[in-house]
Amino acid sequence: MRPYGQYCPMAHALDVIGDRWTLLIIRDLMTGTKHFNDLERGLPGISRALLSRRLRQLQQAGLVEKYSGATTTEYHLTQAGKDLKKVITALIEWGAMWSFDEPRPDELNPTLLLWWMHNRINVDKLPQNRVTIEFNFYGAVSGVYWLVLTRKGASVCLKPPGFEIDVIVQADIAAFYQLWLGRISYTEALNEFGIRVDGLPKLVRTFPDWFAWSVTAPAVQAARSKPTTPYSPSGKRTASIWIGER
Amino acid sequence: MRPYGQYCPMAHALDVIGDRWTLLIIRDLMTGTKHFNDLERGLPGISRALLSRRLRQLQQAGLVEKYSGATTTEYHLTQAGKDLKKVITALIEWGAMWSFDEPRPDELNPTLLLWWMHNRINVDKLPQNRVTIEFNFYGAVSGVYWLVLTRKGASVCLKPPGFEIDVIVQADIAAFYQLWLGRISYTEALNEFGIRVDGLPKLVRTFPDWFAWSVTAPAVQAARSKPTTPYSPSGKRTASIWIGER
DNA sequence: CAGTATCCTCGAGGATACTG
DNA sequence: CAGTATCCTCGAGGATACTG
Repeated sequence: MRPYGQYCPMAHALDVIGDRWTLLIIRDLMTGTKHFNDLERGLPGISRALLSRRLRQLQQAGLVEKYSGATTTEYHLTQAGKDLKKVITALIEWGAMWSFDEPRPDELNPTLLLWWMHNRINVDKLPQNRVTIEFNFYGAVSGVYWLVLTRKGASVCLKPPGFEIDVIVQADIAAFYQLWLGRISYTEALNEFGIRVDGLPKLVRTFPDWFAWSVTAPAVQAARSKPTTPYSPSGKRTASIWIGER
Repeated sequence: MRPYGQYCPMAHALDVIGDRWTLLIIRDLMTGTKHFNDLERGLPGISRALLSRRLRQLQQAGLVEKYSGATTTEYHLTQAGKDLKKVITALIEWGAMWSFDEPRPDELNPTLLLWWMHNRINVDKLPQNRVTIEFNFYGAVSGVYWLVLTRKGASVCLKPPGFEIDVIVQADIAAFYQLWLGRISYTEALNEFGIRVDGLPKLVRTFPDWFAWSVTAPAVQAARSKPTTPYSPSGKRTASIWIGER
């Protein structure tokens, strides 16, 4: 994107972070993603070539540092990158308030949802032993997926992981998405949206604590309780035309 | 810009306001610009066709309302648009902190600077009678411009306005830009950057109060007093390469 | 003053194949 | 695992001319 060429702090900020994907990459780095392939997985639709280019631009701009080890490569935010927290928070709050309705079917991506979940595990709330969760999604998109959680790490499986299933979750994919993002509460999910969590009672009881849920959930919950009618992106509105004197 | 297709408040926010120019347009509307031609003047480089398109998109997204009167047309932010204030403030603060060095010569646009100034007049601090200010800019860009201020309004002139000159300002254009944006203080401007303001003592004394200065000045001043070394966009830095164990 | 219509360019980024 | 190289497409937006 060509710079605006304006000597103005906001125009300069947008020259650095205004490119497509850039802020989403920074948000992922801010929430702990470090590896190239993990960034790619969290940003469906970006090409590897473009991700690579954006990371290079962010390094040149001084927002990201690349650490190349013998076996792995890590990307970290610099202080300048971390300082974008306020911008990102403000964007999330605005989006939660004014541009966050029910999901459209094409926005429902079970693999991405599971990928998000595996990044937000409350390790100290997990049972001592490994738990294997099977997700049966139905609705706009359906499919079966697995999450294997241990205190050492979490992994997403697209095929049966071969372990005994400890917990089975059956959920409308749209409802589970909204639960993850804080648009509906866990209680509402069970009672009004038909989400079922089955397994040993002790596991079922602690299940919701295993996850830290989405970083955006607090903002989405806050927006929900505000009085203003949120803007609905589905209902196109025509321009208000006002004629006469003020 | 194609939507990201992610059910996530931040991605949705960027789908609405992530297009080039969009946030700059909203910032101008937020600081009081209402008319199409005034928006165009404040956004050098945008084409009228593109400005027209962006305003239409913003109306459809519910951030802007268009009021067509008999003789004039006005664009106003809706509540959704006004709620972007936190995003814009955060961007200005980040830009002031991390991406705001000395101006590049091609960023110095005297007409734009005068246009900004004429939008930020402290009407109640003006003398009773009309004042005409002549600006003699030199340095990277030079030229003579006039500002005519009355309690009824302000206007920028590119030719002598025909009134007697009350105040003459002589300034390096880069220095005056930095003064306007809060990067140097008025005292520094006079004592260290050679800016001269001449005229009747009473006028010269009150001159700095006639203007509200840039909206970004407080953020720029705050960034100046922070300890962190701001990122310098002029000095390209190579990626930090780190080898070995963590 | 406040735009629209039409044509055209060029560069962002996708697709594909390849590499240490 | 972490990318790069090459080719190609298509759409954002500029240029120009026009309008109520």
